[in-house]
Amino acid sequence: MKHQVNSRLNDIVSKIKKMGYSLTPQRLEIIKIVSESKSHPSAVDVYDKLRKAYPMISLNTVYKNLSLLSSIHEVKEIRTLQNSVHYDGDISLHGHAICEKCGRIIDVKIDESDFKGFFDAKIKENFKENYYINNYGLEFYGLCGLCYKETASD
Amino acid sequence: MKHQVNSRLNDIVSKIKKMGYSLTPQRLEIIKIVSESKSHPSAVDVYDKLRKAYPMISLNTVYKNLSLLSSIHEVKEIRTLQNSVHYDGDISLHGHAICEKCGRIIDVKIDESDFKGFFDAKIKENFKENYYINNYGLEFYGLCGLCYKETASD
DNA sequence: ATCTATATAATATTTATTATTATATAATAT
DNA sequence: ATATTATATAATAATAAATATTATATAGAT
Repeated sequence: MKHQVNSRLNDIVSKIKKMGYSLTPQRLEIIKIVSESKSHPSAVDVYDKLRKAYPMISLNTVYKNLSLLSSIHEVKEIRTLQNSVHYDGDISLHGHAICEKCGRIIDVKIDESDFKGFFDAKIKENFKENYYINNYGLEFYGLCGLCYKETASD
Repeated sequence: MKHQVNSRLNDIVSKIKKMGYSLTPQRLEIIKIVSESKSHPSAVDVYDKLRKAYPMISLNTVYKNLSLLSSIHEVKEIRTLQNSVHYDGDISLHGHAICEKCGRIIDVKIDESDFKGFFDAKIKENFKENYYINNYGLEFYGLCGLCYKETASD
């Protein structure tokens, strides 16, 4: 498990270097935080964690780096309600369940056969001309367990 | 075709009335605009169209009404890049292809069998406990035909 | 060691959205 | 019909996320 996380970190780091970006301590720390996090943090969440190691870090730096990681497709942006962006360091095939009340984001399992059977079919079906797909999103909006209970007992 | 659009409009209008909301001229015009539009307009886009008929309309009124329509699930919110919300008056089963460069949103066809075969399976598989799903989202991010060409010729 | 490019920090600005307040309209009761 | 109450809209102000700008610092190349 730990080994998985580390190889993921190494993947990103080597890609950063290969593409000619420099690996500053701040950048490395940001990469660590998002790649190891399971909680789909916002830029401010990342910023708050960073401040422990780098109290002088600028929020702008966080945004810049998260955008960079997003542009090289090593983190995925998730847009929930209340227009704020969350970042997912797990770029493997999966969807998200987003609670419309509390904003909680839960991973939804999708396996390779799903991709072959559904996503791939949709892409082939809908994009015959030169349309280049490099990412997908699958969301289920609703009420999470806790919020569902609350609503039910109103 | 025209008949389809009108029945859609009537559906929304009667739902508005049934739920006890009043049908003001401004509200009716907003409903018309979003239900007849195929271009996934933003709040400001709707506002600009509205001003032809209602020059004194307030942007806040547009936001309030679009939120209302969204809350009763008669329009769907689409979150693209560059953090702005777009509104889709077509609530039938379909996904979106979103161009990461120009922001263009194109409908992606999904049919009932897809829903039964994929969405339903994912819901059953992932949400065994009391998690209430009332909406879904399916997006393909990439480059549209035009932007793809531009990028290719760089 | 100097020069150049890139990254970060501090600050200011923009933009979308929401909140507040006042006015106007609509619905209901008198 | 008029008064009363609730809801909708308009005008304005405020918030908050993200971006732009500028200055400083760091890293890599010459």
